[in-house]
Amino acid sequence: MGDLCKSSIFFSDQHLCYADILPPSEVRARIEVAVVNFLKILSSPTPAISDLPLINRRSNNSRVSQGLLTDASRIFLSHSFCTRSLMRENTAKAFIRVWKVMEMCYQILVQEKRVTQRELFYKLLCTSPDYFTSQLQVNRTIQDVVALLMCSRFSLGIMASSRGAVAGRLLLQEPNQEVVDCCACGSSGYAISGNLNLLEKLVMKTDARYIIVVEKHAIFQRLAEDCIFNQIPSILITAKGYPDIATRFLLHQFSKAFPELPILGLFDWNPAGLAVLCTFKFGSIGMGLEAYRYACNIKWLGLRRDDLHLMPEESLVPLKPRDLQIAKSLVSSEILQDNYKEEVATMVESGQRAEIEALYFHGYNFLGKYIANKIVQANYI
DNA sequence: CGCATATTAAGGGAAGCGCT
DNA sequence: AGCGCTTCCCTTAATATGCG
Repeated sequence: MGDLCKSSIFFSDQHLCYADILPPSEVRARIEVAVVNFLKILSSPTPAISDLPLINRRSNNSRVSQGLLTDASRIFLSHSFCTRSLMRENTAKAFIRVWKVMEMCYQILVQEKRVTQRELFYKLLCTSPDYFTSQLQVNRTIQDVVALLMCSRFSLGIMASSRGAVAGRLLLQEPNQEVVDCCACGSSGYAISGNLNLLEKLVMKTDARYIIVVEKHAIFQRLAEDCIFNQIPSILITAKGYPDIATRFLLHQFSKAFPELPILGLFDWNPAGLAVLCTFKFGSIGMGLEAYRYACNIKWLGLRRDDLHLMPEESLVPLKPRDLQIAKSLVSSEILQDNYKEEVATMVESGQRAEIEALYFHGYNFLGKYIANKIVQANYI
């Protein structure tokens, strides 16, 4: 296998790995195959200690690939492996965790239920306390199972609990439900379901001309309450911080259903804000095989360094050590475009950061004017 | 061949964002 | 204030490599 690993790193992009979206019966079949293969090893005349071959999810296995239909580059993983070995004390538990989670997923699939990662954690805590002590272990093991079976997390019957919200010029219809007008959902908007199956079946109509992604819920509420979408025909969407899978998936659905609409992002002017933008744009390596599926070609509307003159000097606050750490990793990223890196460099040189709320200095209505101005000038990168 | 060093993977911790 | 979700960073352990 060693030779395979080494040689396949040099394969071209058609050999990249990805996670399949599968019906429950197919996932169950893959689990059964995995179990049978493992049992074969155990019952062979010369029982060998087994390694579980998993797709490597470290950053050194990520590849940048040009999408065919968009100019957005996306994160893929190439076909190199890491293993969970039964040989060593520490990794043996991780090995067993994989089987425990797989067993739990199988039960879920048989019952045709869906659970959240959190639910799964509590269940495993009850049934296998020797192996599961933290949510983190569960989350990582789930990604191990995804890497082993090469099917999406959702196919395993695991739902993302969602935080996201949508508002604006959008009509949504869930199967067998009334049409929902997202203009009339109030300032908190329409809550995005964590059930990706449901999101996939949504019937969507819009007369918007822009999709605006907002980092913070507070800003989203402000814009929704002011009905900004009546001035700027737009759809507002927020994930309330780092985007969860459901929000990214819905945004991805938007970009497929309405490919002519530009996706514009409104974020704080600090490294963390840009990191959130990048999670929308490229996906995250930690999500492993599923990263690419939810990427979209989002543009950076604001805040950017050209906007700093719009706010009072006292609203600029010093960068924290944490900001510098994020800045460092952003600058060293291979996929980040140069004009983004220049913004980061400006943050580091000035040692300062700014929040969107600083624009309220000119009154609550200023935010809408600011966005409208930038859009008509096509001032986004 | 034995030892010291470099590289790599896994775990734990912390941080930022928001919610309750 | 605590929690959930996400990410990133640092420490540690184990393996691979280099050198005399």
